[in-house]
Amino acid sequence: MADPLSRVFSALADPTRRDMVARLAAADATVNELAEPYDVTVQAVSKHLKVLEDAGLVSRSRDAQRRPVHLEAEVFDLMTKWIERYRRQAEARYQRLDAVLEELKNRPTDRAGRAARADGDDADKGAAS
Amino acid sequence: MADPLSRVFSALADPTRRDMVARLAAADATVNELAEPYDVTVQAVSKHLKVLEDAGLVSRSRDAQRRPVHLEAEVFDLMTKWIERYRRQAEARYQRLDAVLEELKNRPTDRAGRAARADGDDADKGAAS
DNA sequence: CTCGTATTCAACTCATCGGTTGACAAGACC
DNA sequence: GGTCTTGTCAACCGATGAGTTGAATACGAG
Repeated sequence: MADPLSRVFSALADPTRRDMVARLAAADATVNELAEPYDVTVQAVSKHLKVLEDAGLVSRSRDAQRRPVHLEAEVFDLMTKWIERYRRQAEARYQRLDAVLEELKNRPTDRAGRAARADGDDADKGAAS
Repeated sequence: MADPLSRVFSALADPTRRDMVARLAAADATVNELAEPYDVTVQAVSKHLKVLEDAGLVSRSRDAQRRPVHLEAEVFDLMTKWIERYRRQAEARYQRLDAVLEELKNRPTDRAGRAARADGDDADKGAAS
Protein backbone atom coordinates (compact mmCIF):
# COMPACT_ATOMS: atom_id res chain seq x y z
CA MET A 1 0.00 0.00 0.00
CA ALA A 2 2.24 2.77 -1.30
CA ASP A 3 0.33 6.04 -1.25
CA PRO A 4 0.66 8.34 1.76
CA LEU A 5 -3.01 9.13 2.10
CA SER A 6 -3.90 5.46 2.43
CA ARG A 7 -1.22 5.00 5.03
CA VAL A 8 -2.49 7.88 7.14
CA PHE A 9 -6.12 6.84 6.94
CA SER A 10 -5.42 3.24 7.71
CA ALA A 11 -3.06 4.17 10.55
CA LEU A 12 -5.90 6.07 12.19
CA ALA A 13 -8.44 3.34 11.50
CA ASP A 14 -7.31 1.58 14.68
CA PRO A 15 -8.75 2.80 18.03
CA THR A 16 -5.60 1.96 19.97
CA ARG A 17 -3.50 3.91 17.52
CA ARG A 18 -5.95 6.80 17.61
CA ASP A 19 -5.76 6.82 21.37
CA MET A 20 -1.97 6.93 21.22
CA VAL A 21 -2.12 9.90 18.90
CA ALA A 22 -4.53 11.59 21.29
CA ARG A 23 -2.13 11.08 24.16
CA LEU A 24 0.86 12.17 22.11
CA ALA A 25 -0.94 15.39 21.28
CA ALA A 26 -0.65 16.24 24.95
CA ALA A 27 2.96 15.19 25.41
CA ASP A 28 5.78 13.13 23.95
CA ALA A 29 6.21 9.70 25.50
CA THR A 30 8.39 6.61 25.45
CA VAL A 31 7.20 3.24 24.16
CA ASN A 32 6.76 1.88 27.65
CA GLU A 33 4.79 4.87 28.82
CA LEU A 34 2.55 4.52 25.80
CA ALA A 35 2.07 0.82 26.33
CA GLU A 36 1.09 1.05 29.98
CA PRO A 37 -2.66 1.79 29.70
CA TYR A 38 -3.39 -1.00 27.22
CA ASP A 39 -3.37 -4.64 28.10
CA VAL A 40 -1.26 -5.72 25.18
CA THR A 41 2.44 -6.48 25.11
CA VAL A 42 5.04 -3.77 24.57
CA GLN A 43 5.94 -5.42 21.28
CA ALA A 44 2.45 -4.83 19.96
CA VAL A 45 2.67 -1.16 20.87
CA SER A 46 6.04 -0.97 19.18
CA LYS A 47 4.40 -2.30 16.02
CA HIS A 48 1.61 0.27 16.27
CA LEU A 49 4.23 2.97 16.53
CA LYS A 50 5.94 1.68 13.43
CA VAL A 51 2.67 2.02 11.56
CA LEU A 52 2.20 5.57 12.82
CA GLU A 53 5.78 6.38 11.93
CA ASP A 54 5.46 4.96 8.40
CA ALA A 55 2.40 7.14 7.98
CA GLY A 56 4.47 10.13 9.02
CA LEU A 57 2.24 10.83 11.98
CA VAL A 58 4.99 10.33 14.49
CA SER A 59 8.75 10.62 14.77
CA ARG A 60 11.23 9.06 17.15
CA SER A 61 14.41 10.57 18.46
CA ARG A 62 17.08 8.86 20.46
CA ASP A 63 17.81 9.37 24.15
CA ALA A 64 20.14 6.64 25.39
CA GLN A 65 18.14 3.40 25.12
CA ARG A 66 14.86 5.33 25.09
CA ARG A 67 13.07 6.35 21.91
CA PRO A 68 10.83 9.31 22.75
CA VAL A 69 7.85 9.45 20.40
CA HIS A 70 6.71 12.78 19.04
CA LEU A 71 3.53 13.64 17.18
CA GLU A 72 3.97 15.26 13.75
CA ALA A 73 0.83 17.28 13.26
CA GLU A 74 1.54 18.42 9.71
CA VAL A 75 0.45 15.14 8.15
CA PHE A 76 -3.06 15.81 9.35
CA ASP A 77 -3.23 18.46 6.67
CA LEU A 78 -3.00 15.81 3.99
CA MET A 79 -6.24 14.32 5.24
CA THR A 80 -8.09 17.51 5.99
CA LYS A 81 -7.31 18.78 2.55
CA TRP A 82 -8.65 15.66 0.91
CA ILE A 83 -11.73 15.59 3.08
CA GLU A 84 -12.53 19.26 2.81
CA ARG A 85 -12.25 19.20 -0.93
CA TYR A 86 -14.94 16.60 -1.47
CA ARG A 87 -17.08 17.70 1.39
CA ARG A 88 -17.29 21.17 -0.08
CA GLN A 89 -17.96 19.75 -3.51
CA ALA A 90 -20.72 17.52 -2.20
CA GLU A 91 -22.24 20.35 -0.22
CA ALA A 92 -22.12 22.68 -3.19
CA ARG A 93 -23.93 20.04 -5.19
CA TYR A 94 -26.53 19.78 -2.47
CA GLN A 95 -27.02 23.53 -2.59
CA ARG A 96 -27.85 23.49 -6.27
CA LEU A 97 -29.96 20.38 -6.05
CA ASP A 98 -32.99 22.23 -7.33
CA ALA A 99 -31.07 23.27 -10.43
CA VAL A 100 -30.19 19.66 -11.11
CA LEU A 101 -33.78 18.59 -10.70
CA GLU A 102 -34.71 21.32 -13.15
CA GLU A 103 -32.33 19.96 -15.76
CA LEU A 104 -33.65 16.44 -15.24
CA LYS A 105 -37.17 17.65 -15.96
CA ASN A 106 -36.04 19.09 -19.29
CA ARG A 107 -34.76 15.72 -20.50
CA PRO A 108 -37.12 13.08 -19.12
CA THR A 109 -35.92 10.36 -21.53
CA ASP A 110 -32.39 10.50 -20.17
CA ARG A 111 -31.58 8.35 -17.16
CA ALA A 112 -30.64 9.92 -13.84
CA GLY A 113 -26.98 10.31 -12.94
CA ARG A 114 -25.90 10.91 -16.51
CA ALA A 115 -27.39 14.38 -16.59
CA ALA A 116 -25.60 15.84 -13.60
CA ARG A 117 -22.28 14.45 -14.84
CA ALA A 118 -19.72 16.14 -17.10
CA ASP A 119 -18.79 18.82 -14.59
CA GLY A 120 -16.81 16.02 -13.00
CA ASP A 121 -13.41 16.79 -11.56
CA ASP A 122 -11.59 13.50 -11.47
CA ALA A 123 -8.73 14.15 -9.11
CA ASP A 124 -6.90 11.25 -7.48
CA LYS A 125 -7.40 9.38 -10.74
CA GLY A 126 -5.15 6.46 -11.44
CA ALA A 127 -4.82 5.96 -7.73
CA ALA A 128 -7.16 3.02 -8.01
CA SER A 129 -5.67 -0.23 -6.70
CA MET B 1 -14.76 -3.22 14.59
CA ALA B 2 -17.70 -1.43 16.12
CA ASP B 3 -16.91 2.25 16.48
CA PRO B 4 -17.99 4.66 13.74
CA LEU B 5 -14.73 6.58 13.55
CA SER B 6 -12.75 3.43 12.82
CA ARG B 7 -15.22 2.46 10.15
CA VAL B 8 -14.93 5.81 8.40
CA PHE B 9 -11.15 5.94 8.53
CA SER B 10 -10.73 2.41 7.33
CA ALA B 11 -13.31 2.90 4.58
CA LEU B 12 -11.22 5.75 3.21
CA ALA B 13 -7.95 3.87 3.62
CA ASP B 14 -8.54 2.26 0.22
CA PRO B 15 -7.62 4.25 -2.92
CA THR B 16 -10.39 2.74 -5.00
CA ARG B 17 -12.95 3.62 -2.38
CA ARG B 18 -11.51 7.12 -2.08
CA ASP B 19 -11.77 7.54 -5.81
CA MET B 20 -15.40 6.46 -5.74
CA VAL B 21 -16.12 9.03 -3.06
CA ALA B 22 -14.40 11.66 -5.18
CA ARG B 23 -16.58 10.79 -8.14
CA LEU B 24 -19.72 10.65 -6.04
CA ALA B 25 -18.99 14.13 -4.79
CA ALA B 26 -19.58 15.29 -8.35
CA ALA B 27 -22.70 13.26 -9.01
CA ASP B 28 -24.72 10.27 -7.87
CA ALA B 29 -24.09 7.10 -9.84
CA THR B 30 -25.20 3.51 -10.22
CA VAL B 31 -23.02 0.54 -9.31
CA ASN B 32 -22.21 -0.21 -12.93
CA GLU B 33 -21.29 3.37 -13.67
CA LEU B 34 -19.02 3.36 -10.67
CA ALA B 35 -17.43 0.07 -11.63
CA GLU B 36 -16.66 1.04 -15.21
CA PRO B 37 -13.30 2.86 -14.76
CA TYR B 38 -11.73 0.13 -12.63
CA ASP B 39 -10.66 -3.22 -13.95
CA VAL B 40 -12.28 -5.21 -11.20
CA THR B 41 -15.57 -7.08 -11.26
CA VAL B 42 -18.86 -5.41 -10.43
CA GLN B 43 -19.10 -7.63 -7.37
CA ALA B 44 -15.92 -6.15 -5.97
CA VAL B 45 -17.30 -2.65 -6.44
CA SER B 46 -20.53 -3.72 -4.79
CA LYS B 47 -18.48 -4.84 -1.79
CA HIS B 48 -16.63 -1.54 -1.68
CA LEU B 49 -19.96 0.24 -1.66
CA LYS B 50 -21.14 -1.89 1.23
CA VAL B 51 -18.10 -0.77 3.20
CA LEU B 52 -18.77 2.87 2.39
CA GLU B 53 -22.42 2.42 3.29
CA ASP B 54 -21.61 0.76 6.63
CA ALA B 55 -19.36 3.71 7.36
CA GLY B 56 -22.29 6.02 6.65
CA LEU B 57 -20.45 7.73 3.82
CA VAL B 58 -22.95 6.70 1.22
CA SER B 59 -26.62 5.87 0.89
CA ARG B 60 -28.54 3.92 -1.72
CA SER B 61 -32.04 4.50 -2.92
CA ARG B 62 -34.09 2.30 -5.18
CA ASP B 63 -35.02 3.03 -8.79
CA ALA B 64 -36.39 -0.13 -10.41
CA GLN B 65 -33.46 -2.55 -10.54
CA ARG B 66 -30.95 0.28 -10.23
CA ARG B 67 -29.53 1.39 -6.88
CA PRO B 68 -28.33 4.99 -7.28
CA VAL B 69 -25.50 5.73 -4.85
CA HIS B 70 -25.43 9.06 -3.06
CA LEU B 71 -22.63 10.61 -1.02
CA GLU B 72 -23.48 11.59 2.56
CA ALA B 73 -21.08 14.40 3.34
CA GLU B 74 -22.07 14.83 7.01
CA VAL B 75 -19.98 11.89 8.20
CA PHE B 76 -16.87 13.74 7.13
CA ASP B 77 -17.49 16.00 10.10
CA LEU B 78 -16.83 13.11 12.45
CA MET B 79 -13.32 12.83 11.10
CA THR B 80 -12.54 16.50 10.75
CA LYS B 81 -13.63 17.07 14.33
CA TRP B 82 -11.36 14.35 15.61
CA ILE B 83 -8.45 15.48 13.49
CA GLU B 84 -8.80 19.17 14.21
CA ARG B 85 -8.99 18.55 17.90
CA TYR B 86 -5.63 16.86 18.19
CA ARG B 87 -3.98 18.90 15.52
CA ARG B 88 -4.83 22.07 17.37
CA GLN B 89 -3.68 20.53 20.62
CA ALA B 90 -0.39 19.44 19.10
CA GLU B 91 0.16 22.81 17.49
CA ALA B 92 -0.61 24.64 20.70
CA ARG B 93 1.96 22.47 22.39
CA TYR B 94 4.45 23.33 19.68
CA GLN B 95 3.75 27.01 20.23
CA ARG B 96 4.66 26.83 23.87
CA LEU B 97 7.65 24.59 23.27
CA ASP B 98 9.98 27.18 24.70
CA ALA B 99 7.96 27.26 27.88
CA VAL B 100 8.32 23.50 28.17
CA LEU B 101 12.04 23.72 27.62
CA GLU B 102 12.14 26.33 30.33
CA GLU B 103 10.45 23.98 32.76
CA LEU B 104 12.84 21.19 31.84
CA LYS B 105 15.76 23.40 32.69
CA ASN B 106 14.36 24.00 36.15
CA ARG B 107 14.31 20.29 36.94
CA PRO B 108 17.36 18.81 35.28
CA THR B 109 17.23 15.59 37.36
CA ASP B 110 13.82 14.66 35.98
CA ARG B 111 13.65 12.71 32.76
CA ALA B 112 12.10 14.21 29.64
CA GLY B 113 8.47 13.45 28.82
CA ARG B 114 7.43 13.27 32.47
CA ALA B 115 7.70 17.01 32.94
CA ALA B 116 5.41 18.04 30.09
CA ARG B 117 2.74 15.56 31.25
CA ALA B 118 -0.09 16.15 33.71
CA ASP B 119 -1.82 18.76 31.58
CA GLY B 120 -3.10 15.75 29.69
CA ASP B 121 -6.59 15.73 28.27
CA ASP B 122 -7.41 12.09 27.86
CA ALA B 123 -10.36 12.14 25.54
CA ASP B 124 -11.34 9.06 23.55
CA LYS B 125 -10.24 7.06 26.61
CA GLY B 126 -11.58 3.59 26.88
CA ALA B 127 -11.74 3.43 23.14
CA ALA B 128 -8.63 1.28 23.17
CA SER B 129 -9.09 -2.16 21.70
C1' DC C 1 32.25 -7.24 32.74
C1' DT C 2 27.63 -8.24 34.23
C1' DC C 3 23.01 -6.96 35.05
C1' DG C 4 18.75 -4.60 34.33
C1' DT C 5 15.95 -1.65 31.40
C1' DA C 6 14.03 -0.20 26.92
C1' DT C 7 13.18 -1.49 22.50
C1' DT C 8 13.16 -4.14 18.41
C1' DC C 9 13.39 -8.45 15.46
C1' DA C 10 11.70 -13.07 14.07
C1' DA C 11 8.47 -16.56 13.62
C1' DC C 12 4.04 -17.98 14.32
C1' DT C 13 -1.38 -17.83 14.75
C1' DC C 14 -5.84 -16.18 13.63
C1' DA C 15 -9.06 -12.90 11.63
C1' DT C 16 -10.08 -9.68 8.18
C1' DC C 17 -9.68 -7.70 3.43
C1' DG C 18 -9.80 -7.31 -1.48
C1' DG C 19 -10.38 -9.96 -5.09
C1' DT C 20 -12.29 -13.85 -7.81
C1' DT C 21 -16.13 -17.13 -9.89
C1' DG C 22 -20.75 -18.90 -9.93
C1' DA C 23 -25.46 -18.79 -8.72
C1' DC C 24 -29.47 -16.15 -7.66
C1' DA C 25 -33.26 -12.15 -7.13
C1' DA C 26 -35.75 -8.27 -9.14
C1' DG C 27 -37.37 -5.62 -12.80
C1' DA C 28 -37.83 -3.90 -17.60
C1' DC C 29 -38.64 -5.34 -22.43
C1' DC C 30 -40.18 -8.27 -26.09
C1' DG D 1 -43.70 -16.43 -20.24
C1' DG D 2 -38.79 -15.92 -21.78
C1' DT D 3 -34.75 -12.99 -21.68
C1' DC D 4 -31.54 -9.25 -20.75
C1' DT D 5 -29.81 -6.02 -17.33
C1' DT D 6 -28.58 -4.63 -12.68
C1' DG D 7 -27.21 -5.87 -8.52
C1' DT D 8 -26.35 -8.98 -4.49
C1' DC D 9 -25.10 -13.38 -2.00
C1' DA D 10 -21.98 -17.33 -1.04
C1' DA D 11 -17.83 -19.77 -1.06
C1' DC D 12 -13.33 -19.65 -1.82
C1' DC D 13 -8.15 -17.78 -2.14
C1' DG D 14 -3.92 -15.13 -1.19
C1' DA D 15 -2.18 -11.19 1.28
C1' DT D 16 -2.05 -8.32 5.11
C1' DG D 17 -2.97 -6.93 10.08
C1' DA D 18 -2.91 -7.27 14.98
C1' DG D 19 -1.62 -9.99 18.41
C1' DT D 20 1.39 -13.43 20.73
C1' DT D 21 6.07 -15.62 22.60
C1' DG D 22 10.93 -15.78 22.57
C1' DA D 23 15.40 -14.11 21.44
C1' DA D 24 18.44 -10.26 20.30
C1' DT D 25 20.28 -5.51 20.54
C1' DA D 26 21.70 -1.17 22.79
C1' DC D 27 22.76 1.29 26.50
C1' DG D 28 23.41 2.94 31.61
C1' DA D 29 24.51 1.50 36.30
C1' DG D 30 27.08 -1.27 39.59
